[in-house]
Amino acid sequence: MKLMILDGNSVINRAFFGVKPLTNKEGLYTHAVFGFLNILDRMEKEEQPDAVCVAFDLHGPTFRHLRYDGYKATRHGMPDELRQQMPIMKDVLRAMNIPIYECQGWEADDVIGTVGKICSNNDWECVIITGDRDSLQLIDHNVHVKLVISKPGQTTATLYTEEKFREEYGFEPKKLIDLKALMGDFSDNIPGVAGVGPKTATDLLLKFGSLDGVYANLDDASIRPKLREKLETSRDNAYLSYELATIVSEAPIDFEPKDAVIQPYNRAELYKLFQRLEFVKLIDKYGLRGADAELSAPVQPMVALPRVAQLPENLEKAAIYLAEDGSMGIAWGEGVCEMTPMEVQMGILLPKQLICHDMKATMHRLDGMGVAFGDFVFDTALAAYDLTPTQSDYPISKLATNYLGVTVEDGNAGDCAEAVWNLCPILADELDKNGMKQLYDTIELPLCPVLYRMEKRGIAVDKVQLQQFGQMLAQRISQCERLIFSYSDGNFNINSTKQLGELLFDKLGLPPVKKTKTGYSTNAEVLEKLKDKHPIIPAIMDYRMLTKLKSTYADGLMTALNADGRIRTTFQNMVTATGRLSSTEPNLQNIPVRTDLGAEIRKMFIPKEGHVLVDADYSQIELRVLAHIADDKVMQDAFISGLDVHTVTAAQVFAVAPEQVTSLQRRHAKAVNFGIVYGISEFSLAEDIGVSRWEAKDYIDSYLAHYSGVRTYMKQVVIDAREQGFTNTLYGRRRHIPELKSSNFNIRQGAERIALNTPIQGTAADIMKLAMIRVEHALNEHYPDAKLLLQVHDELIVECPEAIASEVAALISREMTHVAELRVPLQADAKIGKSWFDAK
DNA sequence: GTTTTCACG
DNA sequence: ACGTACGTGAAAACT
Repeated sequence: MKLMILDGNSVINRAFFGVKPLTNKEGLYTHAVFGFLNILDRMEKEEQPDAVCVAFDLHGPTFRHLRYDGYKATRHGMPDELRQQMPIMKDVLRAMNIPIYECQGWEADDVIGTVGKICSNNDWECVIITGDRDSLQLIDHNVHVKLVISKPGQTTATLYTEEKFREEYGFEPKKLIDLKALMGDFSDNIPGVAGVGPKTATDLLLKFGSLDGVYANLDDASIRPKLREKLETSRDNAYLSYELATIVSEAPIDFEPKDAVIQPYNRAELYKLFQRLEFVKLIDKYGLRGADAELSAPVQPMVALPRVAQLPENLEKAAIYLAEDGSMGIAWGEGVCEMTPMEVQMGILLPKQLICHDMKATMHRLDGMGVAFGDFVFDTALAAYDLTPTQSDYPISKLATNYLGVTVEDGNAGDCAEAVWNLCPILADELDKNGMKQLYDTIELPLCPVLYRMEKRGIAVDKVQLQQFGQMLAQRISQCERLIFSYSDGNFNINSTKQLGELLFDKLGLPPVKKTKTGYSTNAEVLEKLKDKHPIIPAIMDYRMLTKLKSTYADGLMTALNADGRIRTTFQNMVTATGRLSSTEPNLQNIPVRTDLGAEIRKMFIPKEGHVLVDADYSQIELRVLAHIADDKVMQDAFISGLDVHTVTAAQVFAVAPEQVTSLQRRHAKAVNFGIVYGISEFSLAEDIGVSRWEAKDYIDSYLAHYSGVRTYMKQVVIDAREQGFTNTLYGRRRHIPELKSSNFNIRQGAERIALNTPIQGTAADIMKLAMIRVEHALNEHYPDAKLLLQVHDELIVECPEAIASEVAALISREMTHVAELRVPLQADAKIGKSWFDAK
């Protein structure tokens, strides 16, 4: 019979440093657990043990080393990112029914030695899995050690038996203690003999057989006088080291090999843990896919609402859930009812007040099925997003697990509807507790029907012009290709950064400016620096711009164009960490504008017959928000005076009169203004505007000296966020930032930038969302033929009859301006045009 | 599935 | 000593 014991701390350490960092959506690091499980799995396959257990260190002093203060002084505490994974690792092992052995006052090594001894006494074979060579001293005929060495990308494991050890070291495993007594161990703070390293120690041992042997033969002729002196002065240290290095196989643990015999997993518990850790693949690998069903039954049966066949009439309020197949679950206080897709399409009468999971999507689907719907009073998915906006998705199954402690299948409409019903009061309460009730009720929820209508309307695109533009691009691209190939001496795939890098930096010998982790960087910034060095570079820059325009925009938009000549995007309202919207399939929030050729695309976005587009955008909304939140009087004055803020900033920073600010100074000031909002570093600012780091630092210092409110705010917002664990926008939107407590400098610094930027970007997003609700309602009331179509963060696009355009423009601008009363005025300019290009 | 690049605010 | 601005989405190449 064979037992496998893992040195828990050693293995999880290897895993932590060997696997690239990974976090789940809570911000919890998970890679060490992941790596540990991989090693465990591999070792089980290789060793085929009958029993498995794990030993861990407990913190605190250990008896065997109490006499020597210095012991382990050099071992620094484990990083936070690893520490937080320890309890979870143990939970996982418990769920796998793998026994854990740890013992106060004893090291994991001692526990392992004890287990090994007990195994031997019971005629069990024992394999120790560790990354630590110390354990090799435990090897005997029954006990083997498998040494795990992890290099980036791969982990190798070598099995040490008595023979293998002797082959490598030339002496018995027990003599490893003597070796360490002589050479010491820096990482364990074992002193050894000063001036004796591995080489000398091994020689001595081979010659004299043991530590005692060495000291018994100190006057042997082969020991040189220098060495003899060292050995003599360090005699006490050597014997102390011997004791320190000796693993004591006498830990008082209650262990019998049969206790560790492999047991079936607690599948439900393991499933729950893997779900939390987001180990989706492992759920399949360990065959846990059905385990969620086992979870709810014994643990906490959901107080099931009775299933009824018929939906009662005159229901005031109910939760509905549409499954992917079109079946609908309806749940209310007294029951649950399920309808087939057929029944739904036949026409059903829904209660007036509805609770749902993803209101905007639900509206589209009900609309598609021809089902009339009333008011949505709660959206569980949206609430979950507001509570933790950094998750990637909010499936009902996850919310049910997290907030209700029950398990539901995403496909089961009845169960899901019931979960939605039960989640509603809980999530509403959570929102309230987190100060987001008002945000939710007055911004988030009312925005959904607005977005729904915008998506449904779509925007008209001139198909013929778009096609012609694409053809023109195709021509210019092939010209460009020919030019590039004339320089490159042969064809290659210009889109391949790998091939392009090889051409530029290997074949043509241009100096590589920057590297990526896989090779040469060839991005626009790099090409810009090389553009005068070889005529191929400008051609490549052109090629990049042209192909981008063609593939993403000309071709991409063509595919997205519907038969009615309109393009319909999806506005994602549960995606961004800051509260902004995003736009997908297609993304209409990144239509080119910065280059002339790119901006041509905007000429294809047109109003319908007899209409115009009105484009209204906020001027400097983020800086205005900053001036308000930071309560910086100087910056506020700049906005109140109505002057150009970048010019005023330049005047402040460069200490000149506003009239004397040069365009270069204004450009630099603008870059600083942006940088501040992002949590600037002087390095990046210097990079961005092409000045030295020291000059950039001067700019920032001077900036913060003048805008002292901003300086104070920048410090305080980070302090508050670290203390609370989150930041808020002006409207109470919250983002948790656990990384602020990371022990990794870069991660922590990144988190501080996030803490600084999120309230600003998020407040601007809140304001815009509120403006959209107001604009939609105002238009509906006063100009029902004018329709809100698009939002691009600080810009709204409205389609309206030509005759009322200027009134509509004025109304939109007014609504946007007065949506919030900050300590500075908001400003929104609206323009009218026959295309998006013209209206901008 | 990940990486690189580039489009936007 | 080390890396370097916030928030997004799409296309293409690579592994």
